[in-house]
Amino acid sequence: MKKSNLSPFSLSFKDVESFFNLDKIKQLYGIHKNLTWEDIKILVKIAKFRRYRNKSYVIEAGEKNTNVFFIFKGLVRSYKVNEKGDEITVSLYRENQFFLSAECHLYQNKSSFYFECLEPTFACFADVTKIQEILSRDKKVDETREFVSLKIFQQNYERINSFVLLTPEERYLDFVEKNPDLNQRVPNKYIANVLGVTPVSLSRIRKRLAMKKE
Amino acid sequence: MKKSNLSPFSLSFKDVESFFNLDKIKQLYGIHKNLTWEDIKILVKIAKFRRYRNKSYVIEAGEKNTNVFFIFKGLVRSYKVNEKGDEITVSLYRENQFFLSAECHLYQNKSSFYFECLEPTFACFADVTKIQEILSRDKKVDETREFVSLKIFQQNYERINSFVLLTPEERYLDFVEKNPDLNQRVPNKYIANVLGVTPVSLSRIRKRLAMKKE
DNA sequence: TTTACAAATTATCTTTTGTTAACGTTTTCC
DNA sequence: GGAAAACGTTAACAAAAGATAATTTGTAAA
Repeated sequence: MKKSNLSPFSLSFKDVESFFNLDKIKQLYGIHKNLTWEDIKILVKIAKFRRYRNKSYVIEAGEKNTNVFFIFKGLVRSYKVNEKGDEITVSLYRENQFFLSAECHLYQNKSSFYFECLEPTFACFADVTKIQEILSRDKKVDETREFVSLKIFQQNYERINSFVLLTPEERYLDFVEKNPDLNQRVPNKYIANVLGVTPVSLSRIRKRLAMKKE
Repeated sequence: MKKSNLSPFSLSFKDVESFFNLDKIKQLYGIHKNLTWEDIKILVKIAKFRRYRNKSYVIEAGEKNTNVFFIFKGLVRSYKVNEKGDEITVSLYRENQFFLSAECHLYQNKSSFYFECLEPTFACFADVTKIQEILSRDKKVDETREFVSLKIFQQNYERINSFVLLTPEERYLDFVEKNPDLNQRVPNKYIANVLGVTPVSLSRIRKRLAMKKE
């Protein structure tokens, strides 16, 4: 049984500034520009804020959702239900990360994925057309978008390489190294899916690794 | 033994127009803009053209190459040599496709991948900084770049999904369906790598599928 | 604390894959 | 044309993964 979400709400600039870690974001996305809080305000103005309960949906399959989401706090997984009825988790999104339904944005389709919170999550979002309006007028913020796009491209590129070049075991070690906290926060079965193996298989990989260590 | 390449050369607009299939490109990349041959000329002007022999390198590992390449005719594979000394092919690039060294562009690093022609290949290329100069001045062409980026993002997204959601057998069927000609043109061992399996395993997959059909 | 449910591990068995090597076929290059 | 190299297939064996079910562990609700 999935609980309903709380409603979106607006926030004062001061409120938002208090939990918006600009330095951290600039570091994460390699933003070298002299980007200030004042630059971002124009985006904050159109954003809606929302708290999501644990296990609630940000986007449901069948929905046409063209919002761009940004997570302040919490954790979201995207998953698909296959023909057998199994949920397969494809991606995890964490604090300071953006996510959106690629199907809704790239193909103007309904989403075939669910976006479900794995923790109580606090996020903001805005429709992509509204964002683009602003970006077309504000060159500085638009350049920032470039950094974010680049980072996401980079992550996708590395993930493809990991599937071709690494074994499941190596992918798991890589995941743990890069996301030591997620390894604790995320149920194992979801991590298994993300790595392209079954939960049972990941359990065995962990056992093998534990044996090796001794 | 790898042969050396022929030298890059310039071409007249008329020459280029004759083998540059703008309609095909617009269709492939979903470019809805009223893009004309005249718009592209500005890019053609700075591009260098080059014929590559079969098995020659477009980019070699250890090189710092920030060119963006576009293939008119031919086929290129990107591969990496792992610790065991095996070549692992990660991607295939064909006519009307762009490619570049992600490492050189995203990380300002040397390439750890080789880009090798699997056929006699005819391509053009230009350094990314020169391209960006032009794009910053010509809005129409810059919007076209957006379409191309989107298409590449889309392809990467689908490839990640295929690794998580599909079995190797399903990935192979998907590859054949989407690239019936490549299945003929590309040696099987490279296709196997791209799908994330060994050549021996792909051979067995093909056999299993042949058995099923009867 | 007890109960109930979900998650992780373990076990068993089957299927698939990796690895190495052999074999026949095709291609490449003198 | 003929030797050498490259390719795809097949075989044999070991290792790993998928599927299913049972068991244990952990967590949350009553």
